[in-house]
Amino acid sequence: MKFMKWQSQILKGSLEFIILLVLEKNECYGYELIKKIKSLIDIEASEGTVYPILNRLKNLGLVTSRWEHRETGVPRKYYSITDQGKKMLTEMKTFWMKFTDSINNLMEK
Amino acid sequence: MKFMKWQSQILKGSLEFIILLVLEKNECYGYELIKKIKSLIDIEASEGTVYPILNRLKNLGLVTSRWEHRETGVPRKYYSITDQGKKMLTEMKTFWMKFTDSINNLMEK
DNA sequence: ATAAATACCTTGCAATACAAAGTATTGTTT
DNA sequence: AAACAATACTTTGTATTGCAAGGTATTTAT
Repeated sequence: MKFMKWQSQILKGSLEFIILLVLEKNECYGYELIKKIKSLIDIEASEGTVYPILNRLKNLGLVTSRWEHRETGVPRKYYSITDQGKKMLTEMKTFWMKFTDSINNLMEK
Repeated sequence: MKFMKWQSQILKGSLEFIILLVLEKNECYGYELIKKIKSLIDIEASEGTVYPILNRLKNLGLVTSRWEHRETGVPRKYYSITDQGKKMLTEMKTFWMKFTDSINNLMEK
C-alpha cells in the first residue's frame, strides 16, 4: 500500500532533516540509508527521492561522499555529515522542537 | 526576514494538518486563520498558500464554507471542519505522533 | 539458468508553497 | 478631503521536490 497524499506531504521537507540526523550518527551509503529510514521512522523513502536529496545536500556542502570499492559486491558511495552540516542540523533541531511543541499544544488544547 | 528554504519545506505538508487543527477548535475565516497560525506556530503562512489549501480541503469534503455579509466591512468566508474532516484529523494525529516520536528518538540518541 | 537482491542513477509528472498582482472595502493619518 | 494602511478575498506564474518508473551493473539465491 502506498502513502496517502497528506502523509507524503508531511514527509516532504522533513526528509532532509531526517537524513542529516541519521548521518550525524553514522556514515552511510544511500541504499543503507533508505533501509535505515524505513526501520527507524517506518517511512518508505524511495530511491528516486533519497539519491537526489543526497546530491542536494552535497552541493550545499552539508555532506561529503566517498566511493568504497570492495573485492566483492557493487561499489558503495558513503556519505558523511560535514561541520557545516552539523551546524545546520543544530539550527534545524531548534526549529523542529519549537515547531512540534507548538503543534502539540494545538493538539492537546 | 524570510524563511530559509528548509523551514519552508518542513512547513510544506504540515500546513493542511495545522489548518485542520485550528478549525477543529473554532470556525475561522481565511484572513483570521493566517493570523492565528502566525501567533500559534510563529509561521508566516502567506495568503497565496492558505487560500488554495482551504479550497483543496473543501473539495475533499474536509471543511465547508459560508459567507458572512456584515453591515460594515468586507464579507468574510468562514470555514468549519466537517465530520469527515474530523475523522481525517484523527488519522493525521495518530500519524503525527508516531512520526514525531520516531524523529525525537533519533534526536536524543 | 533464472530470479531476486544489492547498489547506483535519471527522467518526467504532479503537487504545492510563495511571491506578486489584482479587486474591493473600511479605517487612519496627514 | 486626500492619501495611505489595513482588512479580506482571489488568481497567476515560478521553483521546488517527492515519487513512480525506467535504466545499468553486480552478486547471491533458487
